Amino acid sequence: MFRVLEQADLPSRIADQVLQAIGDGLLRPGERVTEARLATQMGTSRAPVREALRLLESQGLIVSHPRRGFFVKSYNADELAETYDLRQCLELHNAEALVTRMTDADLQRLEAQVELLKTLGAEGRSQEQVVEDYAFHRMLCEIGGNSRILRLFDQIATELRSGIALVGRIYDDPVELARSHDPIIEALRRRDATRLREELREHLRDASTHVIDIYRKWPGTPQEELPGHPLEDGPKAAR
Amino acid sequence: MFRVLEQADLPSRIADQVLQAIGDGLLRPGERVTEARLATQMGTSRAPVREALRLLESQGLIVSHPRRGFFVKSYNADELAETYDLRQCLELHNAEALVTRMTDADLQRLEAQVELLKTLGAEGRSQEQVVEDYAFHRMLCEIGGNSRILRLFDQIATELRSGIALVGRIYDDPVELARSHDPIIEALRRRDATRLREELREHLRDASTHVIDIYRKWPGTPQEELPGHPLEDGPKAAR
DNA sequence: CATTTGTCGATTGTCGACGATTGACAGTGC
DNA sequence: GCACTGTCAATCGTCGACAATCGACAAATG
Repeated sequence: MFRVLEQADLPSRIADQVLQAIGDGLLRPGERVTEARLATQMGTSRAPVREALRLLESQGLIVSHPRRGFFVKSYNADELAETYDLRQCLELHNAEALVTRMTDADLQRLEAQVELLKTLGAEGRSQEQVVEDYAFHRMLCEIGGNSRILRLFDQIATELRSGIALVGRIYDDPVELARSHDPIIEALRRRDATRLREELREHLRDASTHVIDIYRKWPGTPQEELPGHPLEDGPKAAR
Repeated sequence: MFRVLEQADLPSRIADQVLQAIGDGLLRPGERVTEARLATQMGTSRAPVREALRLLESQGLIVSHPRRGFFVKSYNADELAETYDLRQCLELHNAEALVTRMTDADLQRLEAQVELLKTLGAEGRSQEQVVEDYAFHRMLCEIGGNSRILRLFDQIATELRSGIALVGRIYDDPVELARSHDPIIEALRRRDATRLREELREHLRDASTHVIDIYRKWPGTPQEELPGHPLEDGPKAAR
């Protein structure tokens, strides 16, 4: 029996392209994205491009000003902090369901994942480490069992990763990052929800303050508008 | 100073119409929504209709199967439970920031809102009570200060309200519902975050179990919208 | 009679085009 | 020189049209 191999539809593929372009820094925050140009680049008409951009907009990676066009979302440090806050909200809540639903097999997979993090850290492959770090936390959400929360986590992860792509290297010490997951594993082994929450809280607090600090120091994103547009607000009488 | 009165763009207006149609029960869960029909009803072309439906899809009220079309999202009890779980996640997390950021004026507004709930309950206007109930919880999120969480709450509220619209009457006793907010207010007065979390947890647990119970009993939306073909408009002209 | 195949109607995905609106720029008057 | 105004290019929002695809139904096949 042959499965209908789901070839992604056009808008999704375009969205992936844009996503990758953002991740690779080809499209910088605040930069304008014109439908027509993207359409010709993709070799399609504007219709699917529009859908792709709207999709990304719903995921928070693109913003659109009515009758002005689409722009790559630029985060300031405050917005980033809010997103991290939401992430913490989800993960801490998830911790409760996690300890009750987690099987021994799950635990083993999680342990293996942390080992992977350590290996990548030791080898200095921090780019991949970031990806696998998110994969670890995604596992936690997955085991938690609320598919809705999982979907939201995915969305947030995409945003944060795109935000992080800007600052390049994220953590000073990849080995330290990997090791910071140990207490989480330990709490999981004991199936101690309270402990787990505490460890996660600390873990996420460290990560967020770190990234946000870099973001504040790096003034690369506050106001960067090229195509001769006061992007922030059209209303000229903004006083 | 004249404000640029934001006349909503076409897709948003169409989305509102669809939203209202769902809320009024004109569009039932699982029902198909064809672009062309909606377009002619709205007197527009299919393009803005498509955008509107995609918008609603991103908000979870519409689902689309590629090359099959759009359908009104039908919840089963499990999905509803997941959404309530997420809502609890947000509100409990928000409680922490809430007690530290809330001003006395905020508290007064909240108290007034509960009074309104009681009035509406006593007069049996439960439809409006539901709206004002959400407004109360929205205030909590607003005061909490995380705009991202607030946006998410709005989205969830829309979904839940549309899901609730199905079951019609929600609470057996509107007066009891209004009164169930008193402990929350009390915890807020004391600015006791722990207590507030506990009260909110109980409050939300009651609400969710209640609604979900009704949902389970009411087989109005049994299971999967079937792929087959809910083509009901069919004056089937056999040839 | 059960199963497969072919055809048809209905609907979506995509396209190119047109009008409308925005911001930029030059010209005018003071 | 500065503010205002009219024009212009760029781009978005919307439209109607076409081909591709899906489900339903009937005919064909064993």
